[in-house]
Amino acid sequence: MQSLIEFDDLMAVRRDKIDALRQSGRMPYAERFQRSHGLAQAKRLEAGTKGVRIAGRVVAIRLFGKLAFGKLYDFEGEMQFSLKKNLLDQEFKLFQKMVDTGDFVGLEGEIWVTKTAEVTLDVHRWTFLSKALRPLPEKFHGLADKELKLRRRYLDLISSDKTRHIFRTRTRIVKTIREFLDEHGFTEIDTPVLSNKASGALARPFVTHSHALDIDVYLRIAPETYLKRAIAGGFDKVYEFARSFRNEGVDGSHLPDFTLLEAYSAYWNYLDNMSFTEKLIRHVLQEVSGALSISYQGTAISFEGQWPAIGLRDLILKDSDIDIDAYPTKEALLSAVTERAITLESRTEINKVSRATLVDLLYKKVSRPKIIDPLFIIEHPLDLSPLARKNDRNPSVVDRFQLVVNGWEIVNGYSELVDPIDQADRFVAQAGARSRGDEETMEIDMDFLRCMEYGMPPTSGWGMGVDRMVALLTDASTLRDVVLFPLLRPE
RNA sequence: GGGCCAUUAGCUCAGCCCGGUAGAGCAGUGGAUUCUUAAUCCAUUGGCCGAAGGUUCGAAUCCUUCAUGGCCCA
Repeated sequence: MQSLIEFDDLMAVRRDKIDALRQSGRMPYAERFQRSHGLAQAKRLEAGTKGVRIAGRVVAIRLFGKLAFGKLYDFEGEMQFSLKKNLLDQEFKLFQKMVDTGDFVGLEGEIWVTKTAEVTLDVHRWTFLSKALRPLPEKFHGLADKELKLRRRYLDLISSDKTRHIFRTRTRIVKTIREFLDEHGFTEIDTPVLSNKASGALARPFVTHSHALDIDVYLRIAPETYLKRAIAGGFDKVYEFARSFRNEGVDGSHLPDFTLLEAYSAYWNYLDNMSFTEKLIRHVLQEVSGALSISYQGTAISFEGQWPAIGLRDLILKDSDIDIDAYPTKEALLSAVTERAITLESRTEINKVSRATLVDLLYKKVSRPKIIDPLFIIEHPLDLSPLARKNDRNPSVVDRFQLVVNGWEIVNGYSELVDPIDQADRFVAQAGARSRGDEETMEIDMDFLRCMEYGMPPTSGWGMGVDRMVALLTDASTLRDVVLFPLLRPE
């Protein structure tokens, strides 16, 4: 039978070994292996411990005439093993001839300590668990090709401690956050990924098609409106680690699918959420990094002390000398921007965007990149936040905050809009802006509005870019480095 | 969208400037070796030089286009 596999020379050598093993009655692919210890555990055993059974991938072999050392790898650690010819005879020769780096083996033996004080398993019996066809990456440099590291992440994991550390840390961060939320009375729920409306954020969605219903459906861009429906339904505090999808630029700081954690608490306002955010992030830092100061790509970032809060207007005034309140129309604001030779970056044509979007673009240009240590930005313009509650004293701004660290928006939260009449007006305003060509707007969601019409408690909600948080805490230079299998063009 | 860089053996990289039979280390294969851990030593196999065109007697090398990835800018 013709094989799908194209065997090059190196693979052919291994295939021939597999054939030889089968012919000698040995199974190159075992069904199971009963381990007595993981590698990290086994390494802590006393010298002289017998009957230790370990398994893993062989990542190094050093053969001497009558003695061999090798290294076994599993996700928790590595451990040296030894084989002695005078003990094993034929089994020693078989190992010598047939085992390649990359193979999985099961070993049984006794713990001893070498002259160089390395805890080692002296193998009394061994068995193939799974034979590798392809050679592992170069043992010293590992995988250096960035593209290969992403496309064949399994190899990157095998050969890079740093990569393993990043993904272990990612899991710890998520677990720490989940435990913190659970301890504070939040309930984890699941909401739909496929839906009829891409709402809850300002972003272009992925569209797909349901054959059964014969309708186009959208991959969610945020779980927000569903989590709020849950609050309306009586959940007191909810959260979701929501894989979300945005059909936009893909680069080091944007992924097409990413993990957005959102949490909602009835009866809180955005100020409650700001202090909760501070507590949560401090807790995560302590648990994961053991300190409140971190170094990110050579930049020191301090999460100590109370994090300052500043209004968006004051922030922009400080950084660009433009008082946005002095320019009530978008034309006036745009000319103020142009006068100062500030070039704004926008997907939509700059003269089509609304005044609020203009403010946002201005902030992103003049202020956001300068922010290193955590800073809360508050008092955002109304039009930018169609789901946020108006401020009682100043109805042109909303009760909203963004936490910015290292120029990244890590958390975005607000007092939720629960007034259905106001919500309806906001949707209409969004639709108007959209019809004028501003793509940074939200679609009308009638069921969400109806839900609000049935009544919703005062609520504050909040979202965190988990991938960014992980990148910060693992000193990863791009978001792709903190996602196991990021989307790339097909090979 | 614009600019720059990379792509050579399974992996890590030289070679490109100045065109003349494609190199090293690791991995593999054969041999030696009972304390190595990037083991060492001897020998040896392995290449459509990202793809397609062009210039040239001759192209990994010079030119053009394309592909993939990266970095920077707007």
